[in-house]
Amino acid sequence: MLTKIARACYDVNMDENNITEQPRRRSDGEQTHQTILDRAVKLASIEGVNQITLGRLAQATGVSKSGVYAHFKSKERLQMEIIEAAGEIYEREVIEPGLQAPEGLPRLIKLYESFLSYVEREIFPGGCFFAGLISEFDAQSGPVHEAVIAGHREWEGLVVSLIQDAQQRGEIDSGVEPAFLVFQLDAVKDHANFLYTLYRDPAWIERGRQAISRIVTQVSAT
Amino acid sequence: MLTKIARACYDVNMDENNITEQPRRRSDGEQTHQTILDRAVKLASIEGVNQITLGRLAQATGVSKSGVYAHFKSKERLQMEIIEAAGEIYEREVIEPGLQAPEGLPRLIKLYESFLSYVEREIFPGGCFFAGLISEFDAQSGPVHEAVIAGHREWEGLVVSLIQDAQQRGEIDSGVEPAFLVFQLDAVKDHANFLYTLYRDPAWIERGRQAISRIVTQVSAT
DNA sequence: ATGAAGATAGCACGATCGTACTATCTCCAG
DNA sequence: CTGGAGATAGTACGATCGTGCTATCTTCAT
Repeated sequence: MLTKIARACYDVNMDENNITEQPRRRSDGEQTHQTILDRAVKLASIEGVNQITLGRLAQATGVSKSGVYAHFKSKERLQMEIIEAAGEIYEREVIEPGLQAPEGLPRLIKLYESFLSYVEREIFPGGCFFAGLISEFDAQSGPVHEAVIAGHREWEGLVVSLIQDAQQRGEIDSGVEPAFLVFQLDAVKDHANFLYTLYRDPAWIERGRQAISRIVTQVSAT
Repeated sequence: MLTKIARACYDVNMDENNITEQPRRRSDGEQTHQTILDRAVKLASIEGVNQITLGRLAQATGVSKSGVYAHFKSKERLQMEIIEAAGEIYEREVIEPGLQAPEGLPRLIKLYESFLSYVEREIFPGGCFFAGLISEFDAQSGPVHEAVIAGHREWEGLVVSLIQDAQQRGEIDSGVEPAFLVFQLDAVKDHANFLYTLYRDPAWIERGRQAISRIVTQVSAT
């Protein structure tokens, strides 16, 4: 799902390349590719996608600079793949666990709990990758900006649908405007990520949990 | 006040230079200095402090590269001055207007309204400068990181004192934990800034106002 | 008014950036 | 087992980075 943030980004520059004939990969190459990407994603979450450099990435992985370059035929492609790889991790660590809870309000709650847990476990060493990515590109036009917006809309759409689900089940007051509730919940989750990343103190995650459950209590149907 | 974010940052590297004998500035130099700094602050709010380059700054202001460099004797100094200049703007546009309201709850409310207004009026073209700065340096150790933490602590301290003030006046329920209330309010203000910067839609500021006043209503003494 | 000092431009430096081209190695399908 | 193709290193390119040094204006205190 959130991988679309990268796919959309990718498509922008790869429009008329419909053929998409992949040159088949060799196993050792695939291995190295993933190693580089892993390191790149971690680095990018700390320093930002724009700070990632072919040279430093080569030095960090022990691969030669041209070796790194050969895997991603341009820096733009590298950035895309970093974002895509991060999207897959987000999918696996936040979305999927969230959707495993029973439908309705529990699923909504679990989704936000999954996010807080994912921050607390420091899946990315620099805090939530996408929080950083959006902050980095929110004011810069270009394919990444567009992709970031698409990704955010997708998340918002997901949460809204969960809220409507819970409303139809009578678990959330039907007078609540879903978009406003998303705003409140996202504000808390992002702020908890923000403060945890800054101070590395789990107390901030705990505050996030408190604030989330307080909001949920307020909108719960009587 | 928030200027300390830069001053602290500055002090880290300028410790034993107590003499601080300033070479007196010439008027034309002062003028150019400010022009460059203005442009730099705006650019930095969009692209990030780390993306600011002597060369591009020279090109953007029409001053020669070495001319720019002469004003800030290193790139680190330039970054410090950018942060300091942004701090003065924040002080003028958010803190001062906020503190002009009558003491107690009205002052607290006005402070957050000042922030939302400052975002809405796009004082910085890339959204709240410090929201971006913190996100950029939250996971990177160094003088800027330390300064960012100092600045955040200062803001939090200010808000906590306003809350305690309002509690002593009986305007806010005394059972409310000030630190938790700050968390809730800051979550909303930062999220409103975040979404406004991404979408440039004033509706997000309006949502922020709604969310703030809802929180205030909840904690108001009966 | 004059001279010391700040303001500014020009140029050069080593480092690193992204990108290309070439050569060698190593895997794996036939 | 072999040959074609992917994986990887080496090297070089022009551009730009931050930083110095030098020379020529302007300004302003005396």
